[in-house]
Amino acid sequence: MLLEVKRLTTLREIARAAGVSVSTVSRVVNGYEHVSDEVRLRVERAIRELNYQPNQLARALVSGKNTRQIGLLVYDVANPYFAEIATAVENVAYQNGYSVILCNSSEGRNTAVYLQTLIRHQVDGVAITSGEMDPEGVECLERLLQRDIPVVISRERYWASNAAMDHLNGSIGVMELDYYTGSKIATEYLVSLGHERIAYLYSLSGSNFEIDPRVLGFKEVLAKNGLQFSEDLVVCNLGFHQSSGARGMLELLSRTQDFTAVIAYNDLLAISALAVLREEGIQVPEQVSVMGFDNIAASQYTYPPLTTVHVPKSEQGEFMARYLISQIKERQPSVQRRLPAELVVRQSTAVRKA
Amino acid sequence: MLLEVKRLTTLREIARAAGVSVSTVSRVVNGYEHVSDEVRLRVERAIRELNYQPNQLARALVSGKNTRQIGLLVYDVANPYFAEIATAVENVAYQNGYSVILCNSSEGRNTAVYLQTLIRHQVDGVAITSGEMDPEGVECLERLLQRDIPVVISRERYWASNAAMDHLNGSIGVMELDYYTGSKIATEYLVSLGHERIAYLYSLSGSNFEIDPRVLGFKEVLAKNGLQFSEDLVVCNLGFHQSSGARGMLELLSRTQDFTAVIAYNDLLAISALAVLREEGIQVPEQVSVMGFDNIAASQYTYPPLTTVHVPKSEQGEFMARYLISQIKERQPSVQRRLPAELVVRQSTAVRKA
DNA sequence: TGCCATCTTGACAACGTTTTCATTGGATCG
DNA sequence: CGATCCAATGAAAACGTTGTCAAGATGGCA
Repeated sequence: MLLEVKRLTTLREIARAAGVSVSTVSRVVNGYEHVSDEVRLRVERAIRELNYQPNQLARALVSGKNTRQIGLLVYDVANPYFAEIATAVENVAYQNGYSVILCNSSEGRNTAVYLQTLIRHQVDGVAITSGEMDPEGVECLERLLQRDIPVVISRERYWASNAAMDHLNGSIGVMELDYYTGSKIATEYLVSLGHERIAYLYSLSGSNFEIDPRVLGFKEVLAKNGLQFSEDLVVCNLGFHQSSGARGMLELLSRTQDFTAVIAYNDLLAISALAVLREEGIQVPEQVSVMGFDNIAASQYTYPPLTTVHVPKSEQGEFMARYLISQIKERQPSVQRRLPAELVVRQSTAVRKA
Repeated sequence: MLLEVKRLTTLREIARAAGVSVSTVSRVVNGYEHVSDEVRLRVERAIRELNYQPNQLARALVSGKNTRQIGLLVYDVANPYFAEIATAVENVAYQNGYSVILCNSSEGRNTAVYLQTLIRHQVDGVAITSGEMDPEGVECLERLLQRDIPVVISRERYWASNAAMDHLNGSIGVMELDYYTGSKIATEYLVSLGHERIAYLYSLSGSNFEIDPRVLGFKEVLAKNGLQFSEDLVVCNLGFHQSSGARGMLELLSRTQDFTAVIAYNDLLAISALAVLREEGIQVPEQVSVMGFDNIAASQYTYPPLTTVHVPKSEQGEFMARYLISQIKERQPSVQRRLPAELVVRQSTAVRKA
């Protein structure tokens, strides 16, 4: 029964074909020395003729690592932001002979479950971009680190919940995104255009709104400029779908029209918010300015082209993949890298009309 | 040296902790019968306490399959079309306890190389959406099938190059997309609106343009309506990036303004083409109608909302994943499924003005 | 009481590698 | 010419499972 499955050519078969021992074939495959040219050639021919490919599983089993797979945890690849990161990670991984296991943590799934799976698959490294991490998830990270499997995470600077992983700071790679500063710059820009009543379309829950660094940056700038923060201009709990922005905008408009600018949690939301404003006959940017976050590819083709805060996505993915691969090769002190967020002014924002 | 890596808890350790043999633990783990309640409890406790997780690699090594991984070959996850498919595949896979290895075949990479990697990783199944398949790739597919690893592929109906894999038709799952009919419907719609000079922004090469089913459908409808196909309204070789549509539109406009409608290879191109038209002060749909393909999420939020041909993406991904998983469970006759393409009329198309 | 059937358990080979150790044979050197 | 060394090779253990087989224990039945 065990033999019913057709299997790949094995070292043993090559050995038999070439009339040598398994060890010798292994030596040839791995390019070790101490093999005579004559034998090497014979073995190489057999390998070619029988189309031998080393069994990665067996290799990894004996070495306890080297599956040549890395896990990538994103919130949702259908979201262009994560898609771009995923592309970059896959790209670097591929170039270094690694495969990427894709994990979509949205759909209300437990990060821990995914990490468990990755541990079971004995991945050589794990990259995480999905932000929030439940306590069980953190436990899994600890287990990974105990087993000396490198972990890299990208997160927002100043998030209070980062504290849950503070004790890991020295052991994991960190890619820190400065949404806080980005948000301040963006808000300052809007304020400089004369906007005073700025609405916020927010993806997460209200309780997150209270502690979100980008919101803190927003409020801070308002305060500094003597502007009042208005609770009623905030729509929370919208989620991350493209439609979330439209829903949020409708909700906002149903409450009030007393605002001259809107900040969306990200470009995806901003884009659909733009559509709603248009349908409602509200001119952007003449009547309302719209600001996004992330600067996804699509946002330069919206109407009007979207003003937004650029967040480096490819760089993020590349950094994470490179970090993992270098750590896999040789464990080094962990690295913390911070990427800035920059304002990209396009045409969805303008001076407030009197 | 072999023991330097920290390893996961093993069956043996559980066995020792529970004072039973490895076989018994294995029986408990796999829920087999013939284990006394007392022993079962003892073992289960040890498993919990030592946080045992079965080593997938070892399992797969002995069974020659059951890595519980499937490979997904897409052209580019950063493209929303593929991202949506990938999400659906990952979703179904996850629900069935499978992990997804993501392979991005764009960037001029050889499909065969990816397939080789997947073979080496001994995936339990392979889903392919990246269309074109080089001869070496086909060879890899054959090798997969020989080893009884299910393969499912999604492709366009009537593509001539499908012939290269005709001999596999009975052995692989096929998800066939009817761009041909979709294109006919779309073109008929434009013609019915009075359009006679219809431009085409085409991603692939000119030689592909000659044999592409959707182009054939386009030409067929033109001919049927006594309209002439104009070579000079076709821009080829644009690629699949979001910017491709803008580039194509600029190229087209630099040649002529004598057209009243544009069909783009897909929505991504259509969206950036819209932006260029806007910049050039050309009204859509009053002066020029724009038609896309695929109906990605973004296209309902463009300005104006994009008329397009809906292609089922989630269904595609779900079908592929489900097919693979059912075939992994028990090999059955392969399935061919055809999904229709449907016209979605929004506001980027209108009756041609006199 | 004795025998057979059934339930419970353990020993062991196998999966395809890598790696350590042992063996061979020829070359080198005094 | 004998001792020594090293290159070339092979044998075998180990990685963590699964599955087969055999053995021991238990209970039912005649």
